[in-house]
Amino acid sequence: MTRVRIKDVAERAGVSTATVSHVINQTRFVSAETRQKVLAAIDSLNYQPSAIARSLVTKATQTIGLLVADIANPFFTAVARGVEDELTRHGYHTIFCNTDEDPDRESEYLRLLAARQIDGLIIAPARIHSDRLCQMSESGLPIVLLDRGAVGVKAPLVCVDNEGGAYQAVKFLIELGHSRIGIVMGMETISTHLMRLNGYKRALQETGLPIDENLIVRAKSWLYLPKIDSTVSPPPKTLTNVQMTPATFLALQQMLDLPDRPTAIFVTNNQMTLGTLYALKQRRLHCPEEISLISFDDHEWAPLFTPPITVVRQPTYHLGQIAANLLIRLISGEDVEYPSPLPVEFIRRESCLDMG
Amino acid sequence: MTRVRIKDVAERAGVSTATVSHVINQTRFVSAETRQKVLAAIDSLNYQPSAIARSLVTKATQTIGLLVADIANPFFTAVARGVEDELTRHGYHTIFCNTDEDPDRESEYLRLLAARQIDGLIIAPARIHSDRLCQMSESGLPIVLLDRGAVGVKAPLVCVDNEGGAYQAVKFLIELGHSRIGIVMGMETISTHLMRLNGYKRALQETGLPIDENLIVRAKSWLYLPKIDSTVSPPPKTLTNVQMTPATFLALQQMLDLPDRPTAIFVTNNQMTLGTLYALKQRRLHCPEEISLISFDDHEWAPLFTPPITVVRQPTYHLGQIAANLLIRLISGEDVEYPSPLPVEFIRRESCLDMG
DNA sequence: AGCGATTACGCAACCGTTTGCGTAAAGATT
DNA sequence: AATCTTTACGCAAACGGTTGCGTAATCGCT
Repeated sequence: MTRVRIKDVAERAGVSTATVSHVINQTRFVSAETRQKVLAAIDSLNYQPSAIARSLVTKATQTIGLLVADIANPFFTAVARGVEDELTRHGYHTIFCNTDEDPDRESEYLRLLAARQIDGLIIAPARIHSDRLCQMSESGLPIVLLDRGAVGVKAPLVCVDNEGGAYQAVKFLIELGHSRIGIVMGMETISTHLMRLNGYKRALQETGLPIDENLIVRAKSWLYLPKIDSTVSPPPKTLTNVQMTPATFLALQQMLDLPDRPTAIFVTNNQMTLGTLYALKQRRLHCPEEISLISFDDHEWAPLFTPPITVVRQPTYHLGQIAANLLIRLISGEDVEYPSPLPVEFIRRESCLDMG
Repeated sequence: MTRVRIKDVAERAGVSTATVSHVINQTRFVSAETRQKVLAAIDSLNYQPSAIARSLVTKATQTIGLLVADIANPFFTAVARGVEDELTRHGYHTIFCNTDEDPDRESEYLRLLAARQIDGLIIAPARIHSDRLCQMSESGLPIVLLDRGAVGVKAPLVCVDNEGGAYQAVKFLIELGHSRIGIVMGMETISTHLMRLNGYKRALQETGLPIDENLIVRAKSWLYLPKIDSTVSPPPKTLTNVQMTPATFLALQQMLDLPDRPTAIFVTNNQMTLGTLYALKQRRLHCPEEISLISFDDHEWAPLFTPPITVVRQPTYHLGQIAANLLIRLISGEDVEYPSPLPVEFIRRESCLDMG
């Protein structure tokens, strides 16, 4: 069972391999007659050119790497779908990798992708700094940054207006009459969450409201192991992930158990939202009567909850499309202008109580 | 900016390319001294072997293809995570593809994957029959079938006990005193849903309950365009997908509007469940008081709904791990015994009313 | 010292394409 | 008829590794 090579086709058609190659790639004129013979030979032998051999000489693999933080996060899968659709449309393949927010995994993947000679890279970096990423950028690999920035990397960043979206959400709560507003945020190593925190702070400050550290729950990594305490319980396994760790959940519970707990919470992504809902349920805190909620990220389930959840929706699929498009243009040598953050959409549902 | 080749390393170290290759791959003895020189040269040149060139001669790419029906379906992303983790652990890469249940897309992907000389394939086939898949199977490519069977393909199938899980769920409803039980199922071209329908039917028949076609909602493809009718409304865009199409949603609505509508519904996957919940909400049908619900597939949000939803949980991540493991063993030439369906777990929550 | 065995490595063919250069045949021109 | 163009294609050298075969140098033995 040996592979049929271009040579076999050439022999069968009675021409040289050069000619076969040229009819396949339409890269120089071949008489109609010869072309027919070649095509017939290809067909009868069921010939399939080796992408590997071709890449070796052309130095292009028609493959791009897509590195995201968490394939189980619906935000990223929606983006990935946009990327993939757009890329396939242009004849590119996607190697999909999953870093779990781990810089070491990320670095290792970058190494492997480099070895596979990807034509380009779309990445949501785990950290702001990555030596290997900088190095790949310097070596001239077309890169587009997705959702998150990275210093020292000369590449366009495709993201949404995180700061503005958060501001808008918190402002909305303030206008509803809330003054003790908590935030449940993802890890501070992720620029996105930092931006959302900034938006939160700006909204408070602008209104003259104090910033109370007790109302800020920051995701903690798995390395923090909270001591077990009978008054709190860990989150269910299905709800834990890279951000919503036992330590994070504990911090969340502590905020909810505050004597003067917040009357509203702004949550910075969908995974944190599920954890938060769980904690509320655990404490039988009714939303929105006892506590209001806004989530960054919309999802299929958001309108189906009781109450339907007010959210800041990101154009996920579109984000992916844009990133892919930019990358393709980068690969083909165009120089592209850096995009501005995409607008988000505030979707008002029923999870916020009007205190007025 | 030209790539550094093995030859450069060899020259720098004052040895032949063969020696460099052998120290890299540890494929024959090299004296400690020489090895040090080579290693140093590799390091100082920052050499990275070309996976492409290597593949050309070894005929192995260390890459496997993973073809799923829908990357936006959390079931598949959870499985994909299992596959990916297991595969990376063994030094393999994953090319992730998304067929959208479209046989043409699937076939095209298979062609491309073949051209890229993947070492193996894990696939959830869109249809029972696929000529190209059969052909690839016959050509000796290691394949493992995921979640769904395919005729004419000699490959192990990694799936769960769909029939049994469905049977158990419906049986549970019957024991609660329900006798008009509806089913909302995915497309009949997908073996999984067919098995679940079988389980549903068996449970009814065993108890002497009639099978009423009016209570069976079968997903219809996008090709069916329902006529617009003022009494029904389309599902929201965020809830539509390959299975929950406008036509499907219409059929669902019709069942719910039946004068003698079912008192309980068994839904065959998570995407259909969200659509069903939406329809219930639309009609202000309270669950479980007015209608009970069981869903095949558990999800993070399932326990957070009001009421928390009773489900049949599949070992998704594990499913992926097993598939990957099997494939690796297949690739390394082992002959593996075909696995039996994995057990599912019935998780009782609060979405079913006891009629007794 | 002479010989075979062993140790440590180099030579060069090969993997399956693409592509620059060259050329035979046919047609055009004088 | 001789020469020049043009047309349509073949030759063979890359691409960057791997690996079978061969061999010089060293070692151990009598």
